[in-house]
Amino acid sequence: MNDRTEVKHGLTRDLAAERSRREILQIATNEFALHGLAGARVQAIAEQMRTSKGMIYYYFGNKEGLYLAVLENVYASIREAEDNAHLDPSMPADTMLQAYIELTFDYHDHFPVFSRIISMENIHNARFLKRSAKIKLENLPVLATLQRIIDRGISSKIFRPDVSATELHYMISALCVYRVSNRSTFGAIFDVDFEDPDVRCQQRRLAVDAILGMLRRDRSGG
Amino acid sequence: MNDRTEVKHGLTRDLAAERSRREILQIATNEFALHGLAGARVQAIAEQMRTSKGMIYYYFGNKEGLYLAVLENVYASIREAEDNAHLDPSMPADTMLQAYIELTFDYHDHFPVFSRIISMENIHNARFLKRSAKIKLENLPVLATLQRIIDRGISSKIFRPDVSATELHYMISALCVYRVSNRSTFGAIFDVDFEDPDVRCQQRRLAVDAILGMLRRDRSGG
DNA sequence: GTCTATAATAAGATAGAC
DNA sequence: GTCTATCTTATTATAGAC
Repeated sequence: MNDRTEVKHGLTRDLAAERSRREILQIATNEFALHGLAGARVQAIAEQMRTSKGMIYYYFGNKEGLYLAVLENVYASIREAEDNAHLDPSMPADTMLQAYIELTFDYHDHFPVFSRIISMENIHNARFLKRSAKIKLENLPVLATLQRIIDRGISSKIFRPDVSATELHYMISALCVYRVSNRSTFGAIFDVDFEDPDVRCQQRRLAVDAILGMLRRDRSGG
Repeated sequence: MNDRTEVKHGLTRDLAAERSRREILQIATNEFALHGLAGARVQAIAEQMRTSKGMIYYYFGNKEGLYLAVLENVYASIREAEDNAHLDPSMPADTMLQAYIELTFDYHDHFPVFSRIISMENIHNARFLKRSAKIKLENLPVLATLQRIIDRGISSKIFRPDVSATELHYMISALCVYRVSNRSTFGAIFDVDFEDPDVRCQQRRLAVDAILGMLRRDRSGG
């Protein structure tokens, strides 16, 4: 049908063009986060920017190409935030982990768009994500970071030894992502204002307590 | 524009009609769970059943009316499952809570459609849910159940006293819903098979450990 | 590289027979 | 209450000028 799905990434693309491309990506991210892949309107994206609809097709081929670019961009930005997190290696393992959890919590709290795009991608059974080797590679380093923390905790006998880095990452993600991706329904049913600083602070504390409570070795019961 | 949005709920509607209506609802639930509100096709729903597209409009007015009916139906069914959970009031609070968490975990594990529909509704900022007083009313009893467990745990001095029923419900939901709603992306990136019984079992155990660990009063640290 | 106009099509919704 | 055929609109995508 259409063999221009692949975007021309010319080496001579100038700054104005690059800026145009970034502007489209920025606005498209919002549009997709608000309405989903099917619900997003290419027209609506064009209307929010200086350039016209034709440009979107020029740069990204089609709507799905644009969506994939948005997805990759969004994953790249969370990776960037993680790189900027400098965890002091002299801290005890539980303090380090607490810092890591709070950092993750704050990231999702500040960039709700991320969680929404991920929600969308899950509705599509990760069809687009699977197409991108880039995303997978970018995400793996998180596990190494967590593994270091776990190892320290195990050797200092404060963490139980049977929780893997992947499992830990899964638990932290659950507690940090859910409150962003599902805040509208939960908030509406139970009258909780997730923007309220007190609510946010308590949820942050509970996330830390739950993860540390799960990992702690010395249970009074057993 | 169109004042037939409200569906005629005639008192004389016979069984065949009721069955028709249920069939539409069933198939529509799947279609919306798979493709979202905008992505779902009324046509596709009609093709999967005996009756035709006209019937959908006859019973539900329009696509959004159908979606709202699906949403209410889905919330009603989780409520039903909770009603069928008979928690033995003679158990200690932590055992009771563990049973409750496992029940919730298993429910979401068995009916992934529920989590997906909720995800969709969050993409729409709970616009449809807010329209339904029914859903809100049906959900509130959960809090009473949890409050009873918390009270028992506090009076027997095994739970900390500063976690509300709403907060507890929020934490349990996060750990049970996330693994269903976000399994595609997490699974694809970190090569985790959420259908694997061992994985499922470990995640279930970790959810219980995290919630109980969070609530436990007697911290070795403080 | 950017715009305007338009083609092609898909999808929600309805009309009207039975 | 149910079916077939059709209307209408909105949206993706493209063609072609500058």
